[in-house]
Amino acid sequence: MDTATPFPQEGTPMCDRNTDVPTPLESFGACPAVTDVLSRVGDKWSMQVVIRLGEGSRRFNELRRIINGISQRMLTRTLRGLERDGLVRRTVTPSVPPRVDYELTDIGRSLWKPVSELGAWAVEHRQVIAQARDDYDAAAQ
Amino acid sequence: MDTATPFPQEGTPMCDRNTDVPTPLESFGACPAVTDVLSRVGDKWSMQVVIRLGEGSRRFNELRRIINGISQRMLTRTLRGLERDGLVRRTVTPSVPPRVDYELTDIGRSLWKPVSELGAWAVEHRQVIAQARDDYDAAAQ
DNA sequence: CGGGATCCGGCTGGATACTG
DNA sequence: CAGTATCCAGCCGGATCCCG
Repeated sequence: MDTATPFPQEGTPMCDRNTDVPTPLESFGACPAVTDVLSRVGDKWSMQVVIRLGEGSRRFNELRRIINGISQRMLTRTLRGLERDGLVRRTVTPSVPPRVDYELTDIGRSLWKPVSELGAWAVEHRQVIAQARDDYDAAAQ
Repeated sequence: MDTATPFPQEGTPMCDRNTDVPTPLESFGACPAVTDVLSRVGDKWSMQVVIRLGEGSRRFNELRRIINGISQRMLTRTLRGLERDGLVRRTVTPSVPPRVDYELTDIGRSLWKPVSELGAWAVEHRQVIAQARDDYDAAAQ
């Protein structure tokens, strides 16, 4: 029950809002929670941060160097957002200069798995997708 | 090798750009493909559409009713985007009134698995996340 | 070192009206 | 039924400067 549970366990309510939707219980597509998690992990940087922190605890500028392309501001905002949702723990060491470490919480680590599988899917299919995209654009001129 | 491959197979290049990044081969976090796939599936509606089409072929207004909250314009744009990337196949039956069916392609179905697992994760952890969010906001006033 | 404050352009997505 | 066209607000994210 741990390796592949495409749908939530019994007893877990599918959705707490939008109960007026004629949603078959076989799906959670209409559940706002799906949209909510995408707002968190689906922005430009969160997923990369989660993947990186899945490798181990990291300092701020360490993440900044590794992620490559992320601005200071966006790294701060992304980490704050993940911290707010309880996915990342922020540890401040009041030294001079200050030291701040970030690491995944238990929930954050549980997110790492589906997120990394989505990342793996992206890597595996990127050429085919790029090709399909080119074909589509070429057909439409 | 089919059930859980968190990382790409050997022989599959991790990344074709950003080769100057000191990326350990154990991770694909810095790969632009990860960002690319998030731009596709990470928008407001694509994931829900993919989940819904995973249940079977659907007509336009059928999807519109089921997804609940999506506008006509956004459903069109979302479906076009997925079609452009080769994830969705669009079949037009030139009748009066016209009939258009949408279904996942093979790649689209392969996406369904990681996407639905992410959706399941969202449903399973939404209360904990909402609680953490409230705590964070309360602590910050 | 690890941020916060400010400014700003561009894209996302909603509302509405119209069409074959 | 299945779109297209237009307008527009809001947020996302980059650049820059400052700070303890």
